[in-house]
Amino acid sequence: MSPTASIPEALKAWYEAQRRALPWRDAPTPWRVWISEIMLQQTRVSSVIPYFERFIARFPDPASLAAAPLDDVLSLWAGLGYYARARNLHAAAGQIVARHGGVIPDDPAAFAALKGVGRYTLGAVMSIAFGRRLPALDGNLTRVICRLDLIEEDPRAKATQDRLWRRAAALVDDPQPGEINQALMELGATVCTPKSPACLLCPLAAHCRARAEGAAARLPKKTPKAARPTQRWRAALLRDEGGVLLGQRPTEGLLGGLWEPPQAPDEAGLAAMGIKTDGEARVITHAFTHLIWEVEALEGRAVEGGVEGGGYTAFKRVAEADLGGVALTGPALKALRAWGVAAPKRRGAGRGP
DNA sequence: GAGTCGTGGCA
DNA sequence: TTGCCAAGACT
Repeated sequence: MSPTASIPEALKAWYEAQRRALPWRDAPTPWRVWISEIMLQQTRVSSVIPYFERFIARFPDPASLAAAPLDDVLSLWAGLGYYARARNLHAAAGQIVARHGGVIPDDPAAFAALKGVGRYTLGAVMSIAFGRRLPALDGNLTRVICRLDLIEEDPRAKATQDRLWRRAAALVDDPQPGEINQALMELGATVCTPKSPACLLCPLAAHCRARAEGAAARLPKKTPKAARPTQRWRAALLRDEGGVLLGQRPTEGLLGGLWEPPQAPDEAGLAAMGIKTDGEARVITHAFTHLIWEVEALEGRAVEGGVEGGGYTAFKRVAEADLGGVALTGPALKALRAWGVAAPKRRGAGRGP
């Protein structure tokens, strides 16, 4: 490819030759494209692959997902994070069945109305699955365009956002919009990377203003992050012949719908649930994006009768051998390991339930 | 517009 | 070890 090839031609030639082989690029049906786009939000490709394979195998179409209990969906999503994505996907599958006969609509307005589908996902699925010329501005395109056009302003500012979306729309005005969008994302993920962009390998180098100015590595502009507050919790392990006691967190909010050993801000909070702890505390910490948990994990027992309250929507006993099939929170897994309870690691294409 | 919402990898 | 993320959506 000539160094002065047009941007769309350079992009498509590069993508054709350099694109990674990824599961959702095999037989790219609308369903597979959609699931992959949701899973890939704020999440690395390597993390997504095993989850994608398991999810597609269990839920091959919208109807099968819509028919499943949310708890089954969450157990397949556990470990991937941002669980509202799973809740929204489950709800959207129901909408597909109810409104569109179980078929994903080749219609931007109808697709945009589905739960969890924002402007990015709309453009990505419509362009890749249906060949519609809609932009899909994600973190990769933001970075690529800021460099290409030497945009120094904060990419999160509204005026800059408008400019970036306009540029993304212009780039995708092509007979193969899906290829253009994927090429731009792939370029951002593998060449035009945040810290050390490989400009020497870039098909757009001749068009890139930031490269000409030696400014690529410092764009796009970054803004300082807020400090993360620390929350302290006291968690109790209640084991008996029935297994480990778990509580289900409220459906909405942090780690919504997932299961964990009951915890409260302090011993008084546990007592209010009918739990008394004994022995020595093991402390585990867990850093979320916006806050940090410090959890004191102790052995516990029910004071009298059953455990209740604490904001949990349900309690259940789970045999230790069955913990792999439960939608456990990350901190819960750490606590269970700290207690020496056999908790399977969720890694790679790991065993499913 | 600013906050909320996860996780595992890596410099 | 600590910080900084990585294919956003929703309120």
